[in-house]
Amino acid sequence: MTLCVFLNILDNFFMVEKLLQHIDSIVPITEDEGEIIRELVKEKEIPRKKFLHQAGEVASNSAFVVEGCLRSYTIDRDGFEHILQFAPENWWISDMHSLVKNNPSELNIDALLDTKVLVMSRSCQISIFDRIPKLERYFRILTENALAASNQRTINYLSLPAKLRYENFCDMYPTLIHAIPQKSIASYIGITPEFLSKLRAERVK
Amino acid sequence: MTLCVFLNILDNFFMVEKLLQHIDSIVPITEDEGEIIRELVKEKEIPRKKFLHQAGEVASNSAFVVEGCLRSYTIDRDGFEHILQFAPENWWISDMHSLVKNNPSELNIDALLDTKVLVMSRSCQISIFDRIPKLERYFRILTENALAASNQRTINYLSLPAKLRYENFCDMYPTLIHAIPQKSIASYIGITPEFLSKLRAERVK
DNA sequence: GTAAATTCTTAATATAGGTTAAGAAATGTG
DNA sequence: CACATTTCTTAACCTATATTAAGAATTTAC
Repeated sequence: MTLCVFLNILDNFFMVEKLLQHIDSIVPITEDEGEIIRELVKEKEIPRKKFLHQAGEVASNSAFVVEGCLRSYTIDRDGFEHILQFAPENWWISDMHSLVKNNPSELNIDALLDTKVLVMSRSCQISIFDRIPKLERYFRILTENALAASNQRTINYLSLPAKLRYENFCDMYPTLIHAIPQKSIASYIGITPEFLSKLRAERVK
Repeated sequence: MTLCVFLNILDNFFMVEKLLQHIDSIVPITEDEGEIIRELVKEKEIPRKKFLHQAGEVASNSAFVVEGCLRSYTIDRDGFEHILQFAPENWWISDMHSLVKNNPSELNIDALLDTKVLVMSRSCQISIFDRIPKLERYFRILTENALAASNQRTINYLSLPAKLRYENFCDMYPTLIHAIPQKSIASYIGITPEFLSKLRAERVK
């Protein structure tokens, strides 16, 4: 076994370990359960700008980000991108709509930075719930949190002007502000990059 | 036992029955499980314009609408209402954010029509999951659906102009269009009632 | 390290949607 | 039924944000 192969195995070990820690922080799990979960996921690397998933395909996986950052977005009829979600370290990302309804996705998921993920197929996920009910609880809780956050975003959208939505974003994702292009932030909060630029210029004054 | 009391019991029986049918349509349940679930919920009537929940309180319940229609909404600093959710028959409604984070709610929930609901406390809900894992599955699935719908709404908001968001709403909630005031639809799709009026006038031409 | 590509800024102009106001229609209530 | 309240419509005017365009700054790729 070369050193390189060994380091790879070591690396994969740490990847899964990070997921197990995340699960354990929400629903404490035993060694044995951890062993089973290990078998459920597959490591994957996504270089910057490469896709994990493309619009048109039916989504069949969820991904847990171990390192880097993914994003999901649609492209509208005029060719403009609209970002639905960022997934930094320790977040799950998927196209829930396509996953649940089993119809072709309108979302692309790609990497904003070189990224390492653990991929879990929907069928594996569903089938494990009977064996490890804790995992169903884990995902139930994550989904509740995601829904709460999504609702909050909707309310912000309905009730706040662009400037406050931007300030909100800064409070919420402080690590992202300098890690991703500003045009991505603009897309997420629903304005043009030019207008964001204007808001930021005003703010300095 | 007077006839009136008897009819009330009969009515309550049908209320819970409707919930059991809904659960059964998603995760088939046995008679015994149905019996347990019966004990978990409390019937409540909410006359039109009365509140089920008010901003400021910490949310501790979810409600299943048996008849009528509820809505959740915030009031912004300028006093404008923004509707987050409608809950017609067979829908659950709650303030997921407050329920999950246990902090005071920014949402009001009130009745658009005279409404009958079944109320389930969060603590009951959580505690039953160990006894009836099917119920955790039921709520996991509902929450996934709600998240998918909420994501779709966000995408619509980011990528569609008001006119298309209105048409979308018409397709999605055909029963609501004539059941609730237009200003409520305007609030849900994020425009003023005056502007909705303008869109509708254009459409006729 | 340098050329090419992408992102960011600024500014002039345009527009979707908001605001205000007032009357018409519908609905609720005694 | 009649009066009060709420909702809906129309129209004139206003503003937050979009669009277009062009140059500056930064990042990427060889």
